[in-house]
Amino acid sequence: MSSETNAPPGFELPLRLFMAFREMIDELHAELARRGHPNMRPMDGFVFQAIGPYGTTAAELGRRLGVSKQAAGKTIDALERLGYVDRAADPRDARRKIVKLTAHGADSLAKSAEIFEELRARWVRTLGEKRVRALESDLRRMTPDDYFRVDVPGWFGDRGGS
Amino acid sequence: MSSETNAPPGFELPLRLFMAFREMIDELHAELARRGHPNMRPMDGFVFQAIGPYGTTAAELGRRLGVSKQAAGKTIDALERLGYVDRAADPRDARRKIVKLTAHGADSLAKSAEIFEELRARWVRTLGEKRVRALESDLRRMTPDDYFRVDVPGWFGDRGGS
DNA sequence: CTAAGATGGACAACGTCGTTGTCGGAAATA
DNA sequence: TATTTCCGACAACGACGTTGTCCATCTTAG
Repeated sequence: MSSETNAPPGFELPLRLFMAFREMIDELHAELARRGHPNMRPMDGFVFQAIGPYGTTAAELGRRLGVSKQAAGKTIDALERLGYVDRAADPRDARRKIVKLTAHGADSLAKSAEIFEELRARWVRTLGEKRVRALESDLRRMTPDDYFRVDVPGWFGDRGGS
Repeated sequence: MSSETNAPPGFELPLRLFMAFREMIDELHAELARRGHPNMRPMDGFVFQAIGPYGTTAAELGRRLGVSKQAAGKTIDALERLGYVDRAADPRDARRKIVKLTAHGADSLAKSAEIFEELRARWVRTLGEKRVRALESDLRRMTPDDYFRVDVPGWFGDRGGS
């Protein structure tokens, strides 16, 4: 029973998971702003990942993000105004418009990757490579294999109607 | 340099942190729904924690949550309609209205605590007590000491104006 | 004690975001 | 060829958070 003693309250784990995540994302965006990308929202990175290197359509993006195609369309509008993506007609299908990252958008993705490496390096400096690996390994065991269900938007959710 | 080889991409860590957090919160709410508390939003727990055992006022709640007092007021309206909190006049200050958890609200908090313990126990079954403790310890080192800056609402953030 | 300032709560207007509903044009299928 | 499916856009709506305003009340300075 001694292994049960002094166990932290159960809610600490999820809370710390969130705090750590949030901390990293906040630092990412602070750094991103310094390197030429202000105006990026916390989850625009997810959107860019969902767009992918070859581009997508609004409807497909909506599916990947777990939102309606209209919502995806509005997100694209906003990102287009900010210069991160652009739309081009699909020569094969007159209905579709291919949404692609612009150079600026691709740059934000590259910068994000750099910064994530730096952040991980900081964790390694504090905890050591071994524990960071253990951390990643443990989290990998506790989460779905495919780290690509990025249906984050609106996850905090509405209170529904009435 | 061999310790650098095969390191996962830097973005995996934050992503897994979020996935794990989200997974736990989703399970919490699924279970909460089964135990008499549907209609709870992912972060209502944060709000309840911010209200605390002795109650608060809307303005104070807004400060703790990092939102305007009006937004806090609307949140309270919603929670009041759902029967989780109620408002009572403060005998000492005619301006203030004390927001308190109802029995139903307190019950949701107690149930949440139970479920969090069960979820942690599940992690222990998979990873072992030792690694879960290490996980908690590492995360504690990488996050602020006070685990009570619950200014979560709207964190995913708007795209500001125009 | 009184006048000035600060604070709490409510109301209203606004903007953002995501939703559903609808529609016309284009592609896929029967 | 005719029907069905799919894409993208427009419109209306509800939820949520914001600022601005207002009055009532508490606090503080003089």
